[in-house]
Amino acid sequence: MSTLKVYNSLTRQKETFEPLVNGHVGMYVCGPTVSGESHMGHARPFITFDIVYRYLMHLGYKVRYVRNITDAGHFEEEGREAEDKISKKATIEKLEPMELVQKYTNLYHWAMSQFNNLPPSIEPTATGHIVEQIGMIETIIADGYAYEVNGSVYFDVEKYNTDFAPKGQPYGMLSGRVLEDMLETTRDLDNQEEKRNKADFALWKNAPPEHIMRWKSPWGEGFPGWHIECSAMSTKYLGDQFDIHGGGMDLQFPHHECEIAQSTVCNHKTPARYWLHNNMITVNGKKMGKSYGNQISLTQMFTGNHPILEQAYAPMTIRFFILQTHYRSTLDFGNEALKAAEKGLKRLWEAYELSQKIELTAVQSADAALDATVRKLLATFDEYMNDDFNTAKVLASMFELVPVINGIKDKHIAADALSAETWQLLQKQLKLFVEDIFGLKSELAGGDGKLDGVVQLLITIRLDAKTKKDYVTSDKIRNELATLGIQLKDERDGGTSYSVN
RNA sequence: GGUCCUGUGGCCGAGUGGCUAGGCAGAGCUCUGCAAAAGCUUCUACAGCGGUUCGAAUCCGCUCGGGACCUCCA
Repeated sequence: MSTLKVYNSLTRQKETFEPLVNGHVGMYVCGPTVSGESHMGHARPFITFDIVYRYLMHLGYKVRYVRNITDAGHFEEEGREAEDKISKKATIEKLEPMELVQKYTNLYHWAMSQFNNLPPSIEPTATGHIVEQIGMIETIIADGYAYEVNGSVYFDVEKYNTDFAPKGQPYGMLSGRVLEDMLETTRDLDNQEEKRNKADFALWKNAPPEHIMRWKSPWGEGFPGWHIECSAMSTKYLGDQFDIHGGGMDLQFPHHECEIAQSTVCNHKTPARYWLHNNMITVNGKKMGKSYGNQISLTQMFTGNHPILEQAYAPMTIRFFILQTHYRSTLDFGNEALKAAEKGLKRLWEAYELSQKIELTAVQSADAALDATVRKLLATFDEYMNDDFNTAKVLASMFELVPVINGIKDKHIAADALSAETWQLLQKQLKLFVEDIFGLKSELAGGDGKLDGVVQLLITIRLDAKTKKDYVTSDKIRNELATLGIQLKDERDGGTSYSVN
């Protein structure tokens, strides 16, 4: 079997994946900032790296998957009045950061479970690691790569670059930036005058009086800079150097670049060996993001409650939609594309369920060509996944198996066309990839069997009516069920199956 | 302005120089009491112009278009 190759942003090429410690993989993925609700764009990395996580485990690795929750920093709820922060108000009336954080963390966890994403091994919070962050900043200062100004601490990018560029670790190595170029183009920011250099970034920020989240530090009351939490927590749980660092492409610079600089100073190593970045989801060609105001939150997706949504889209539809594209390509959002995904998933899922029910018994296949084709298609699953997690190609192979499965059901294809051995391989491989690795699941809620019992009863009644050629009754049953979203299908063998939309 | 990515058929998308994914939509047929589903068949592609090559969607150059990052952002 082929070996796993991943595209490493750091080297800009596909590389064979080799973990640092045999049999173990450490993976860090940048998680959400819980000051607002997650949107479609956020769903992408979490689904992408859920697949990576699942696939690595399938390959037999023991994976420690760390995904942080950013709950510290400059906190305000989106759209909330600034006066909430004013200290004159009663405590209960004021914005309580932890309440906000709790609310959106809960929502986020709920959305992740809707998507059937496995929980990470460790989900550390920034607020829970202030001590580690301060410790790291102290080390950086002690080593001379950071300086304090008015209670804030900044990372000295130029000094870092001067010292580490000769070692082959220049600042900008991940995003392909050259420091000299950046010094001229960086725009003005708050407190820019405090920095020695425009490219310097904050490790610790002094908290102005009205700032609601604040901690004591050697430099006064303040809060950690944007990048330090990931360095502190990845080091703590994965070590000085670990295997995979993941996140959205928009984090490559400056976030991951700064992470590399901080960690390299403290640990003397480039923190992660493989940097994996997923591309963006776009709306009408524009990235879905805060800056563009074109976000569609996950609850809006699930309910269809948004002006540009023509209908609600189920979590599995969205998951499938995302899997249909390679993670490093942009994915354009649109109702037509989502509807296509919805129908495609339904077709795939129904064929998959069928495949698990049908049993074939032929000792030898009567159609050697078809048998070989099926085996070849099944083998591509692993091959394509090993090629930088190409879920799109795996799905294409699966769809090529759908006519075979349906053909056997409809008896267009003889029951002995495939050998029992091939069929069992198909059942096993489909189960493994559809459910275990792609994490797809039936949209049918509950499954307590009551609905099935009721539908089966109606099917029996309808069959009686049909036998008596009482088509008025039989069509009424079928039509009424259809309006409820239950579709009856008369099979060739005289039986009736149904599917729920 | 700097760095980088990208332009595939009605829509979404995969594509390692030759064997032209896949899904959705459209058309026809089969099956069916009628439907639906399913099956079979079918249609439409590689932004433009040059170049390299026996051969290019795939490599190179130019033009035009789109986008990302450089500021919070998945």
